[in-house]
Amino acid sequence: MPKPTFLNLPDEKRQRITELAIDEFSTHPYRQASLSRIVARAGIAKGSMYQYFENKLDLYQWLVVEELERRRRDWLDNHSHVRGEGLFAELEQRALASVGFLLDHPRLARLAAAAMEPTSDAELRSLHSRLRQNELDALTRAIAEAMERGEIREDLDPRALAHLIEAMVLRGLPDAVLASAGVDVHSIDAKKSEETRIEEESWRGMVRQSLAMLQSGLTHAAPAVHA
Amino acid sequence: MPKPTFLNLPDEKRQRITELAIDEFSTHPYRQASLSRIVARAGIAKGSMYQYFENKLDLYQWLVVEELERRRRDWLDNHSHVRGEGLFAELEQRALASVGFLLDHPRLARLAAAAMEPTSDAELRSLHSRLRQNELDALTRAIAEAMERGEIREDLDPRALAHLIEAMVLRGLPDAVLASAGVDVHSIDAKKSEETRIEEESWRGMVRQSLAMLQSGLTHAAPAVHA
Amino acid sequence: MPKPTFLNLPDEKRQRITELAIDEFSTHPYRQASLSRIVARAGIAKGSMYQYFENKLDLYQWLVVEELERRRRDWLDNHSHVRGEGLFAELEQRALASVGFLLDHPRLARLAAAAMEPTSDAELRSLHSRLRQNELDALTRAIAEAMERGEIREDLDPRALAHLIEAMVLRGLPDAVLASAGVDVHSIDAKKSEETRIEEESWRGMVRQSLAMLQSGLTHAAPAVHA
Amino acid sequence: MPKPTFLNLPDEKRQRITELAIDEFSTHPYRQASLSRIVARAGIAKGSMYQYFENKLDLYQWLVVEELERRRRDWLDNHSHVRGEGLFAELEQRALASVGFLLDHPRLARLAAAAMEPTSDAELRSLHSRLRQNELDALTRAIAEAMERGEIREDLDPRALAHLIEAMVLRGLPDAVLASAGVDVHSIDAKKSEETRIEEESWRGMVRQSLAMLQSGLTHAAPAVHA
DNA sequence: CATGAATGAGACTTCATTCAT
DNA sequence: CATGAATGAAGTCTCATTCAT
Repeated sequence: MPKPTFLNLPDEKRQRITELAIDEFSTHPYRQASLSRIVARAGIAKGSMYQYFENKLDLYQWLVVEELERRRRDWLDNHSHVRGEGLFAELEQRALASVGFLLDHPRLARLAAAAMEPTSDAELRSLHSRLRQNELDALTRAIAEAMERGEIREDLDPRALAHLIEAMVLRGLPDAVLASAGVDVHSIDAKKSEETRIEEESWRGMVRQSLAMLQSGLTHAAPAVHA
Repeated sequence: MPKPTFLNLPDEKRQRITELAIDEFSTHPYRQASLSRIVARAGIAKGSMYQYFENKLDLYQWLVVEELERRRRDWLDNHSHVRGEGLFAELEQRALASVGFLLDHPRLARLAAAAMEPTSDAELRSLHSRLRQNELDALTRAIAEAMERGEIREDLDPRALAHLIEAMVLRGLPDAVLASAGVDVHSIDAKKSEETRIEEESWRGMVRQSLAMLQSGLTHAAPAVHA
Repeated sequence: MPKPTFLNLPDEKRQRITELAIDEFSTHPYRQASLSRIVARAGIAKGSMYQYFENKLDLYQWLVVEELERRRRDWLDNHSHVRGEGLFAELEQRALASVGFLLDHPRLARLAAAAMEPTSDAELRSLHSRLRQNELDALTRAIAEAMERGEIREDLDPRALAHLIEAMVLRGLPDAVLASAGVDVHSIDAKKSEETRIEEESWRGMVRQSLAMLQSGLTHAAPAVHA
Repeated sequence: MPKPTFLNLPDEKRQRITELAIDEFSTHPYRQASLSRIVARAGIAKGSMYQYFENKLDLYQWLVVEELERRRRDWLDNHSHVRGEGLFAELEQRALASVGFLLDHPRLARLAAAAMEPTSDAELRSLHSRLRQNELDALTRAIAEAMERGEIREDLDPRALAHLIEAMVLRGLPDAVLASAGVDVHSIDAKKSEETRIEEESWRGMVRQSLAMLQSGLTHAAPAVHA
C-alpha cells in the first residue's frame, strides 16, 4: 500500500525511512508515533511522506502487513530448520523461530506482537483483528489435522485449543525466555548492547521443555478432575 | 494516589467521575484517552481534575492499581467459590474468576489486561511492568510450593512456568471463551446488549478442560522428545 | 453556537475578536479565511479560538446567522423609516435599508450577501441554502398577500416572482448604486477613505425609480408579447 | 493563455484535461479546487500541468475566458433562435439562451456565473470584475440604443438599468426556473439523472412572462409613488 | 516534452496543564 | 475547593510549485 513513489526510491533512502519508521512504531504506541519525528530524523520534507504513503495508518499497515512479513521470511530463509513430522514438531519449529527472531530483531518482533494484540484503538481494530485471525486460523487448521491423524485427543475444540496454544507458545514462551534474562520485549534494545546474552542452548531448552509439557497434556487422557 | 480532595468528594460525584474515567481509559489507548472528554461528560471543570489528581498518569495509575483491585475484590466477595486444595484447584479458581469477571465487567477486565501488558509507551512502562511482576511473582510462588509438595514435576523452572501458565490460563483461555461467541474483549460491549449470551455451563467446561490438560502435562513424565 | 466561554469574555476582547473575524471572512472566501490569521492579529493563542467556537464552520455560522442579524437589527433601529402600506412600500423600505446598510457597513453587507449566495463549497451549501430560503420565503409570503389584496397581477407565480424581485431589488440595485460610484462591494473599503462619496439623494433616487419601474411592470397588464 | 504545449496536445488528451478542469472548478471554490486532483484523475504528471499553463490562475483564467466562451458559442450555433427586433426581443433571446444553456450544461453555467460574481478572493478580483464589466457594457449599450430608438423611457440611467436587468434576467430568472423544480445550480447535477425534468414549455413561459413584466415596467410611465 | 519526486508553508484541530479568580 | 479561560506545542494532512532527469 505504499505509493509507487516509495517503491521507486533509491534503496538507501527507502531503507533509511523504513528503518526509522519501524523504530518509531516499535517504540511508541500507534497514537503517539509521530510522522513528524520520522521525517525529521530522516531529513526529508514532511510532505514527502505523503508522496510515499496515503497517511499514517497506511504506513503502519504496510509496515506490519508487508514489510514485517518480508523480513520474517528473509530471516527464516537464513535459519535452516529441520522439520519433523506432526503437530508438535511444527509447533516447536514455530516456537524456535519466534524466539530466535525476537532475539535477533527485537524491534520487529515487538511490532509484530503488538499488531496481533486486540487494541482499544478504533482505527487499528479491524487490522489487528484480521492479522490475529489469520494466525489463529492457520493454527486451528493444523490442530484439526492433527486430530484427524489421531495425534492428539479429540475431545477438545480445535479453535479453543488454538487460542490456548497460541497464548502459551507464541506469547508466554517468548516472555519466559526474555524474563529469564531479566528483560522484557521493550527493554531488550537498551540492554542488548550491554551484557544481555541469552545462551542459545538455554532458550532452546526452554522451548523444548514447554512443548514437551504441552504434548504430554494433549496426548494423555485427562486426569480425573476434582477427584 | 488521588489527592485528599478526591476522596472527600460526595460519593455520587466521585463515582460518576470514576465510572467515566474507566470508560475512557478502557475504550482508548492511554495516549488517546482524553481528560477533556472525561470532564466534559462528567460535567465538571477541567481544573477540578487537577485538584483530584496530579495529572493524567496519576489518574490512570490510581485506576489500574487501586480502583480496579478494589472492584475485583468486591466482585470476588460476591461470588463464593469453594476452594479445593493444591495448585490446580487454585488455578481453576483463578481462571473461573478471571473469565467470570470478564463477562460481568468487560470494561474493567479490559483495563486490567492492558495494564499488565508490556507497553511501548515509556510513560507507562514501569507501571505496567510492576503490575505484571506482582502477578507473576504470586504465580511463581504458588508453583514453587506445588513443586515442594510434589504436586508437579520439578524439572521446570518455576518462573518460566509461571509465564507459560499465565499466558495460557489468564490470557489464552479468556480469549478462547470470547472467541467461541464470536467477540473479542473490545467488541464485547457493543454486542453485549444484543444476543451474545455465553452460557455459563459452556465456559466453565472450557475452563475445566483447559486446566485438566495443563494438569496432565505437568504431572505426567514428559514423553520422549524427537526420539 | 459560540461556547459560553466566548459569551463570557470581557466586552472589549469579544468585540475585538468578532471584528477581526468579520474582517477575515469578509475579505477572503471561506476556504481561504484563516483562523491562524485571526488569532495572530487578535494576539490570542490558537487554542483559545477553540474555547470559543467548535471549529471554523461554527465561527462562520455564528457570524452570518446571529451576529450579522444582530448588527443589522441594531442599524435598523437607529435608522427610522416611515413605513407606508402595501408591497411596494415594503420593498422600498427593504431596498433603502439594504443599500443604506451596505454603504455604512460594507464588510457586513458583503458577508451577508455571500452567505445567501449558492456556493460550490460543500461545507457551506446547506447553510447558505437555508439562509436564502428564509429570505425568499418571507418575500414570497409578502407577494402572495399583495396578490390577495389585489395590489398586483395574479397571473404570476409568487415564488418565481420572489426570485425575480430579490435579484433585482436586493442584488442588482445595490450593485447599481455602487457602480455609479465606480466601486463594487469588495473595493469599497479601500476607496471609502478617499473620496467615494455616494450622495444620499442620489442613491435614494435610484431606489425610488427602480421600485417605480417594478411597480409599473407588476400592476399594468402585460403588453402583448411578440405582436 | 495556455502555453503552446497545451494547444499542440492530441485532441483527446486536451479535451480530457479540459473536462476534468471544468469539473473541478465548477464543483469547488477556486481556492479549494485542486490541481492535484485534476492531474490525478487525468492520469498525467503534475509537472505536465505546468507545461500547459503558467499556474493555477492561468488555467482558471483560460477556462472562464476562452473555453467557456467557445462552448457557449458552439451551443448557440446549434440552437437556432429567430431574432426579433428591439431590446426586449434581444433580452428574451439572451434569457432563453441563458436558461437553456444552464439546463443543458449546468457545470459550465455554474462556472460562468461564478466568474462574473464579485469575489473576495484577491487573486480573482480583477478577472471577475473585467468579465462582469464586459457583460454590463454590452447591456448598457443595448439599453442606450433602445432609448435612442425611443423604445423605453429615457429618464433612467442606462448603466444602472443594466445592473437591474442583468440581475433580474440573467441571475434571478434562471434561479426561479431551477427553484420551480426544487433544485439550485449546485444540486442540479446530482438530481439531473433522476427525475428533474424541467418542461421546456414551462420555463419558456416563465421567461416570456418575466420579460413582459419588464417591458411593461420600462415602457409605461411610472405610477405615482406613495400616493 | 513528460515525468514525478521534493518541498515547505500553512491549514485546522486537540490536548494536558496552569493559574487567577 | 471549584472554576474555566488561556496557553502553545504538537499532530496530521494538503497544496501549488519547482526542477532534475
